[in-house]
Amino acid sequence: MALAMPRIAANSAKRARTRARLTDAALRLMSERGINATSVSEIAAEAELANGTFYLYFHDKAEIVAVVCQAVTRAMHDDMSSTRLSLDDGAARVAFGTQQFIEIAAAEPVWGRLLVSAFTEFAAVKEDIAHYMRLDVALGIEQGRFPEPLDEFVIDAHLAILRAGVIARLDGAGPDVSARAAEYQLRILGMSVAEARDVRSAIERD
Amino acid sequence: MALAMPRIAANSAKRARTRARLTDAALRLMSERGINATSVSEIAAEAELANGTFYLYFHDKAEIVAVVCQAVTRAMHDDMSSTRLSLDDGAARVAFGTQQFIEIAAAEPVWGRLLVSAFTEFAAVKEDIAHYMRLDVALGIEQGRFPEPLDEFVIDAHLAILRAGVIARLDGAGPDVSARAAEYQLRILGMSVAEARDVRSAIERD
Amino acid sequence: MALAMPRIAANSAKRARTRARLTDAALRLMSERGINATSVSEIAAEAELANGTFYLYFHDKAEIVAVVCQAVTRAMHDDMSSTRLSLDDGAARVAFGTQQFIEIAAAEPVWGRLLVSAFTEFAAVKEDIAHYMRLDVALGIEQGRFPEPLDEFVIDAHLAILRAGVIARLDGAGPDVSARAAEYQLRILGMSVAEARDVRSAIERD
Amino acid sequence: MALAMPRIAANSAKRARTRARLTDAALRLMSERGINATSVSEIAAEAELANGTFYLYFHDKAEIVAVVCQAVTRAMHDDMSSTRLSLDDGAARVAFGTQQFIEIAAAEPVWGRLLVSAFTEFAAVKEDIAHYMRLDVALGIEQGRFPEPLDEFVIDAHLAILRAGVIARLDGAGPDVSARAAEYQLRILGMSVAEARDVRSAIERD
DNA sequence: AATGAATGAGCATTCATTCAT
DNA sequence: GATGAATGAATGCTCATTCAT
Repeated sequence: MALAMPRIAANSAKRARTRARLTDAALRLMSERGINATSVSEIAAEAELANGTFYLYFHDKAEIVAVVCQAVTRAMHDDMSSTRLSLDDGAARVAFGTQQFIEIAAAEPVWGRLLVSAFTEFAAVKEDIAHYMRLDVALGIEQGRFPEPLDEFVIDAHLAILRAGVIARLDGAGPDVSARAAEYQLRILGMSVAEARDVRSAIERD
Repeated sequence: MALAMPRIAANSAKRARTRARLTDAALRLMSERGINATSVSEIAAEAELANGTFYLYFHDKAEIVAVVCQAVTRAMHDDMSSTRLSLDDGAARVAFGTQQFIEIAAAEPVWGRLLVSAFTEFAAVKEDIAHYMRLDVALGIEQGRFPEPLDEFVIDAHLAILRAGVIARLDGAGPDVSARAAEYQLRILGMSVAEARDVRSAIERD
Repeated sequence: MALAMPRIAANSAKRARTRARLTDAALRLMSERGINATSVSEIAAEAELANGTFYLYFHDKAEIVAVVCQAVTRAMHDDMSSTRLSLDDGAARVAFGTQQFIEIAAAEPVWGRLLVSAFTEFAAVKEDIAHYMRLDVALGIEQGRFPEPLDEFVIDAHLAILRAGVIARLDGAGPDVSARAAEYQLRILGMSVAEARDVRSAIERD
Repeated sequence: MALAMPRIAANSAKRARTRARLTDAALRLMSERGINATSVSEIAAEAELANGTFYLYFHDKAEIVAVVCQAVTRAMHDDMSSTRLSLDDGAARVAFGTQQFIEIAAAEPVWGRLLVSAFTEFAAVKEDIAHYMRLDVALGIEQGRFPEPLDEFVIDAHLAILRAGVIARLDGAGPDVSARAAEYQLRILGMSVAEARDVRSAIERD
């Protein structure tokens, strides 16, 4: 037992490392060439593993796509959440979340490109981002910052603006795009141009 | 000559019929599975034609994609343009265009789904729609209806809202979605909630 | 009957004309792109005829190839034969035949290219040319101009030199190539360098 | 390590075996039907492998053609070169090279037929053989054995004779053909019938 | 646990040939 | 006689997935 434990631990640690090699490789490749244009063999090769090893860690090509997308969305949320949660104002949270999301995507284009790819084809990614958006918008509504009740289409519209912002930014647009995306969302939620600008410019970025 | 006419007519009518069978099949399939996920063989099979017959009518897979997308966008524009052009107010045009677009897409889900697919996978369609949007927004700006100058990201945001509206509507959301999408666009352009509602509700649909 | 006769004649004349359109088209196309790279549809199109019309005149693609090749070899022989037959010396005939063949091929590259293509793939063409070569060589042997008896391989060697000459000429080599090819053949037949040169330079070209 | 070795060896041995199955199949088929008339699927089927397996071993159809042709030309050169290089006389080298080449092609008709096909359809093979021919002819000229300077058409003529010899031999002609081909080449180079016979008959075959 | 050889269905495209009109 | 629409097998090539080792 005393011997077995470390071995198991070592094995599972190794498993985790190998798995990470695969997801890293997939992330790199898929962000460069797009999800569909990346083959399982290429992922395995990039991870310096054999072709068949892939299927010891993932059931499917679809599975690694899901895993990688989830990992990226989680990483992006981790990058943002402490500051975002320190904001009391729902409107500020909405603006901050969007602006930061777009800026992180621009700073880590690998993440950004993958998410843009995944947005259309993998509902889970969209849903994961929508989840946080809903919380922030709901908070703002509760605080009386936005005049209309929460509904699903307003979230769809927010996701659409977010996605458009990421695409524009990856396409070479300047950082004003993320500020504009954030203000557009606040306007959609019912704020005037002036209010939206004030909320957004009150946010200090790190 | 009296004999030749009907033959030529019959042949060219047959050609047109077969071509239509192919474009119809392509439209149906591409709207269901997406443009890239539809193969030439599937199109031929759906049209109950042999594989090679496809290439008697289209040079390329790309050609039928272009033809089908153009046909659908033209059909949608035809459905809308006379009324849209009769509107003098740029803001009304923006709202009308978006609302109608989404409602037509909902009434002809095959068109709608194709366009959603084309948006991502076939840039020309996006650009075609963007073109009309730019005209209407520019008109509104010129008329002093919108406070900010025209720029590309505001068009991106409009397209994003339009697309989100179509998707939501095809997903089962009610007709209020198209009204909301139109109002959101007006808010993005700087109108207040009340102004946006007034512009939008002033529009009579046929 | 009096009426039928001319009609049949007219028809068969028309048939011949249409057939000629097809063989001309085939000749043009096959000499440009090679035999295998020319499709039946292309031939029909070049002849301004419908696809299926081709099969009213030829059983096969192979058949038109044979017909065209035969026509070209016959045309080349026609271009040469009167002068060639006026030469009494077998050695002169051999040299003249080869030199003229290569020069005609250079002057009518369409013919030349087709024959080079056909040489390898269509035994009949080779045999047709070999036939005349055999006659001339046999005559020279009979006249005591060549020391060795006729055999098949000496004819193969002559054809090989002829073909090499045509290829070189079509490839841009100058007219000395045809003179050299003729002299090489005479040397193969046993003549000395000086004799071969004398025979060959005695020939006056038109 | 002691365990890994056999596995690696076994795997690479298996790889080599499969690759050999493919090249053997390609050689057999291409020699029978010609290079261009042999499809990748036919090669795979002849090797009793799946279609796609081919592409695990060769990037391209062109690659296996190159590999097979190179292998055969190298094998032929290996069969000849030691003896050929031991000959000091350029004329003897020319004659020996050609005679041996034809005899090996006759002894290994699969090689012979492939080379005949490659001559027409795969220029590199022709050039490879021409290279050695040029060396030998140049040597003979330098030694004063041949009266005329080296030029490209004389090499073309040599290749043509060589090819004709291989074809005749594969077609059932006797071994005298290779001797005759060699003598014809020497005659082309300017030697008299007697000199050519002497040079050629001085060569002892292994 | 890992390997990597092998599979086979799939893709876009071409073309000789047939046949109803 | 002529048409041209239609066929379907074939080609080179890719790739997700399986499995013996």
